[in-house]
Amino acid sequence: MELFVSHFVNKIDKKGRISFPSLFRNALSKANKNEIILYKSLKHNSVEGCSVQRINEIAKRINSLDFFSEDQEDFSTSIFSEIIPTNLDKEGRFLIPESLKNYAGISSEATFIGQGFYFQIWEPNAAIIKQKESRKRLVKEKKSLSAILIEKKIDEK
Amino acid sequence: MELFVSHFVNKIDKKGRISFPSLFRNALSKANKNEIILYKSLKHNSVEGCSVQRINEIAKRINSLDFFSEDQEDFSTSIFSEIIPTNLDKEGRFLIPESLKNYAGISSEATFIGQGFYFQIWEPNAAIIKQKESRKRLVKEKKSLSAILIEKKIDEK
DNA sequence: TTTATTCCCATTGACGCCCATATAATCCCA
DNA sequence: TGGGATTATATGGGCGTCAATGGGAATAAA
Repeated sequence: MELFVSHFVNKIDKKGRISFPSLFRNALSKANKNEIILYKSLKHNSVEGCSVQRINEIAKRINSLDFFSEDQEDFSTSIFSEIIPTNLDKEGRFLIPESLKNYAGISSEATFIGQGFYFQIWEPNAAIIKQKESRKRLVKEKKSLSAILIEKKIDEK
Repeated sequence: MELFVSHFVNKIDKKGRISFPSLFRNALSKANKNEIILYKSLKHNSVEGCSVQRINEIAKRINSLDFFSEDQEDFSTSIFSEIIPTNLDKEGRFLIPESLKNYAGISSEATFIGQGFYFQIWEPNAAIIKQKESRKRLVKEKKSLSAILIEKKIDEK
């Protein structure tokens, strides 16, 4: 499966390294098997990440915007300057930059949450809260959920 | 094509040298591994820069404009006369010209900001402000943001 | 000569590479 | 099918390499 799914809690060691979950590693393409892109979430105090491929696609779209527009530079500043390319070592670990740990309130361990095309890294307690909230909201909105699921079937073809 | 991404704060030494970030060096082609192009930003009090290749491409585009047009000469004058070709030393450092340092208010250190096909050099405090502003505007522009982030099946092919 | 720029060498701290261990999951064979 | 053996994953730690930085000496420019 090439999607980031499921969730995992991993430890950060003395050197600041943390294992990128094996299942997530499998979601990376062979071409960029040991590189991921990290950045501050625009919605929460959490870290988000994705594959190099996804960033390249986004880059293409940004660069195709009108060259002299103000928007274009806001996009490119926020995205190109704030993303942090990160290499996995042979064991599949990587360094979480201090700035990102601080932003997400992460210290000794972190929770990886699969979000399909991207993933999130949360402080474990915040992750639990987040998951509960999401579930609650979702149950309350069953109707729109089924609408989404039906539409998805159409897309998959 | 490799892009200039992420951001870095580096020091300027007594001789006026500053390290061009390693990651940015990797974005330069082998052919011009130790030459970058610097110029004053047209939008901000900051320095901008890019690879020699990019300047060549821009030159091509300008050249394809109508030879007798006012625009052609304006572009050609403001671009070609204002750019400063700059060499990196063996350690990957270069001298920031005084005029550019003054223009950007840079003294003892500077922040490199990746912008994809080009990069910027800011006085560190100004850089932080700039990044915060961009982020704020971007979040406010949710609509256009999701347009950028949404998966387009068309692209994948 | 005087000044500016590049080369070369040195230092330091961070990071990557490698090897090792523990625990869990899977396999394999009698 | 039981249980040891093999494999995979998460985790720990030593050590060499590289990037950023500093400064002397050589070279080029003025």
